[in-house]
Amino acid sequence: MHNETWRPPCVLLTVDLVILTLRSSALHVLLVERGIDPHKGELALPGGFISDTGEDIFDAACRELREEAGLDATSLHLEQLNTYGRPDRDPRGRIVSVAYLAIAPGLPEPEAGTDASAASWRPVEEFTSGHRKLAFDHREILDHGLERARTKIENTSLATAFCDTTFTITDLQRVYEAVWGFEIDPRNFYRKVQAISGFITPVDSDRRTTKGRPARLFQAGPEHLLRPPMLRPLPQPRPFSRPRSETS
Amino acid sequence: MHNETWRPPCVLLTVDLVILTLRSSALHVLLVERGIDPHKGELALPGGFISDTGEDIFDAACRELREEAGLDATSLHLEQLNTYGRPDRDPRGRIVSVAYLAIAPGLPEPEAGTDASAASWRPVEEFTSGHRKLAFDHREILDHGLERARTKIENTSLATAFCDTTFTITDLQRVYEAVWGFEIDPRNFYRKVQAISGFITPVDSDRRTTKGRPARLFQAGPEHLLRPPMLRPLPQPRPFSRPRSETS
DNA sequence: TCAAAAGTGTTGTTATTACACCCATGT
DNA sequence: ACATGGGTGTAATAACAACACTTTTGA
Repeated sequence: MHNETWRPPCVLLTVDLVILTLRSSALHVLLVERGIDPHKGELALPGGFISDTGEDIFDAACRELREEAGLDATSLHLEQLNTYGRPDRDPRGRIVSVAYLAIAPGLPEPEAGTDASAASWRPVEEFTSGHRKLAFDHREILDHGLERARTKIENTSLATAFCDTTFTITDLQRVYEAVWGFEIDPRNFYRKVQAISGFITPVDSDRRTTKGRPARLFQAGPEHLLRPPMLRPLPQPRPFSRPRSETS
Repeated sequence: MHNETWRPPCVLLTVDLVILTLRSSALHVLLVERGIDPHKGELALPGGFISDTGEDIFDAACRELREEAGLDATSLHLEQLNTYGRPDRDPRGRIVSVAYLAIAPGLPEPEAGTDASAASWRPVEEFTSGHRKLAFDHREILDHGLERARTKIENTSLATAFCDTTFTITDLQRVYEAVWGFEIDPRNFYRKVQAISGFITPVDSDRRTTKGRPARLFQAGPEHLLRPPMLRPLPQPRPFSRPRSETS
């Protein structure tokens, strides 16, 4: 195939992060405004080049998560997404990017006057509705991350990664509604989610009170795979969301 | 973060392929015996370095599929798996590998006296049962590919990629049994698979006859997502397979 | 006492399982 | 005719969707 003097080409490797969270019941993604020239001034996913000291790719994702987002990788969900390597995806040259999906609980403030100053939470709806652009192929990466989240909360306990250590069932419902983009009957959700063995476990005799009747608190259960799964209706039988109140 | 004289490090990029097929109702993976020195003589996944002419990663996977396996990428399923970049995964240096999962219909002969001479189909059971090793971290990559296949045939029509353009329902059942590793009731499978809208469509008045009653032929339907999905029982309620015949 | 959110009951429908049983072909 | 796989019936159970209704709090 190759003669013996042939040397394989090398590429530059970056890590890009799709960091999702819930802010006031809406799905948000952490984006940075680019300060340097390729796509300067545009919004982009946080990320950067892998370190030259033989750093593992996952470790690089953790480092970027800390440096660019001010988040601690040990306390949140982080999984690899796809790898993007179209030759023309970056004008600087052949840059291949390994994308990661991170899920953070809602409350952590976006950033402080720290390293991560350029980062801010943006509603994903701004980008999925088409009218706002992202640098490079980051729109495609974001779409893949969103699709991954949508399908993974069906079959795994990933939705609890959006919640604090204790949460109410309604908190969890807000996660499903934000990620899927439509509303769910709270009464059926309430029982369905509890019927899935190992999904959530109650925190005994502890309740959160806001308005109305205080709600039971739960925490993530031991099971990762949900059986039966939380199946969402596909946009075939019911393309639009129904109004939340049907109290006739 | 970095001073302006800093230049990002570059890595060598390879593509590795997990190519699965069914041979006499058993799941097989295509492996090559390494002819050169890192892990020389050991079994490895087919793959190779990305071309230096600005080749897209997916195109590189197609090329390796042709060169090392003698398979045509346009006629089979090919999707990206994870990317593996542990610094010590290859003794030659920093080599990052993008893994792909390919699914091929059963019948194509493994190889001829072509480029792909070193490749041969091996039962996956040899490797999942622990007693046989693979070069590099290819055992881990294979496991990821198998797990991806196991879960994807639950929710998508991926199982039809193991079949020829027309197939019987029993053919399809063999796929599920081989990938999942346990047997399924043929009568319930028969109806369940037909009840999933868009999964398979009948080829009118055409039948395949081997032994027993001739079977109806089907082809892959238009739908990619299976609703309801083909859920397999987890190893919780029924850890072992039941005998195929319960004809009391 | 009233609004609001939590939580329970009920009913009809669909999906799943575990089988018994019949059908159509080659030998 | 009989073995062999293809295909149908059925009944019990589980999951699901829709929606009425009760409970518990704050204001």
